[in-house]
Amino acid sequence: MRFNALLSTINDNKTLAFIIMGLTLSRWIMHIDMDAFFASVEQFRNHPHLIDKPVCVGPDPKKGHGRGVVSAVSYEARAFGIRSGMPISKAYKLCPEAVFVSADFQNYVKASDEFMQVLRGFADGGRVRRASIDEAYIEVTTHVKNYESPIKLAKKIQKVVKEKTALPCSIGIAPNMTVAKVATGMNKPMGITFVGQSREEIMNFLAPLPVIALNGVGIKTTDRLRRAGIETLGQIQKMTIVDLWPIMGRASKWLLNRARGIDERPLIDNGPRVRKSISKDITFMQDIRPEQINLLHHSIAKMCHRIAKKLQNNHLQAKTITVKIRYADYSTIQRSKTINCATHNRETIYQNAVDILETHRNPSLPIRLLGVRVSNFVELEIQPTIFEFI
DNA sequence: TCTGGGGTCCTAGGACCC
DNA sequence: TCTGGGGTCCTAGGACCC
Repeated sequence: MRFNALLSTINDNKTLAFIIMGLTLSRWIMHIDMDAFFASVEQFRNHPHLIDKPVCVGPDPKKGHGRGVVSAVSYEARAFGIRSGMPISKAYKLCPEAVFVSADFQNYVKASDEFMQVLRGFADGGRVRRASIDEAYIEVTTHVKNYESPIKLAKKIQKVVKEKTALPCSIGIAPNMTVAKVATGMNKPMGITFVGQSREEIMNFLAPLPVIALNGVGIKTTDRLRRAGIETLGQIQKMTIVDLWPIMGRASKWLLNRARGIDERPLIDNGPRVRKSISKDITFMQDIRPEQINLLHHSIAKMCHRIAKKLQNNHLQAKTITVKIRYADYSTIQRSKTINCATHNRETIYQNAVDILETHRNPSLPIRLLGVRVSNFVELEIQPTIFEFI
């Protein structure tokens, strides 16, 4: 905590920030990303007979009539045109002979923990910045000195990850997190992409790429930029903040820096996973008509039961309950309520969720999906011992 | 033709308290 | 009685990610 406090003080102080920039100009950062993670766990760890077969992780395709989308696709299945995020029914039509496996998150979390542990051994100061279940950043500025080159070190990391977890990964090497992340995606699977440390090398690497290549730029921002005639990072590199302001407003400075590969964020270990919310969603086989209110309440009860169990297992209590309603036309609302006393009681969560649903639901629209989320956790109170009163 | 389920982070306005 | 500034919490929504 003291270290974080110090860092935020430094970030607020321009002079010290310049010193930090000077010190960090020649960093080496690696971004390591597992290849087709969920599908690889199924192939290389759970079911070795699936190696070399097209594997698709997602809900039951029900012979092309299932609802939901693909979570992960093995490279063999990608050859048929299947992509993650695609409706499962479409995936089935593209390749009915693919092996469809339902997701097993506990297993993926276990594989992820093992992966992060391997990275810790190669990271300066053992610091690992987890970006998601299957990717992380490490700084290797010091560690790389024991190797001929950063690429040699990356090869070693890939080898050890494969030995210890059985899983393939790709690595991007650059002086900061933003550029390393872009690099990783350029060459998969089992790829290594190296971007030099000079300003020129970084700018040239980014210039031809579409704006959406940047982490943090999604469909909305891409559309907005396209309407202004901007397609590539190179175009942004040549602009000034004054040019960009009418398009991007207060996000202009951020975008301008990232497009030029400027990112001085220090690599801080984000510690063990800390859950901030727990949620359950149900997409109905068929849309629920407004008069089928009992079905909605029954689904809420089921989700609350599972959420309460999860809270109890994790020794957590939540103060905020959120209900998500997606109507048949795909419009979605979320409404929440914060209660005075944190709870992990199924009935309390249920009563509040139903209350939110009935207060905010549009009673003339059929519902496609219903979700319940709890957040705003407090740690479970432990009964004080007699000694604490003395 | 169909579009999940798990999340995180940020912003902005209003309520409330000191 | 009026005025205000700052901080925190809550709610809602937007954007993004894997």
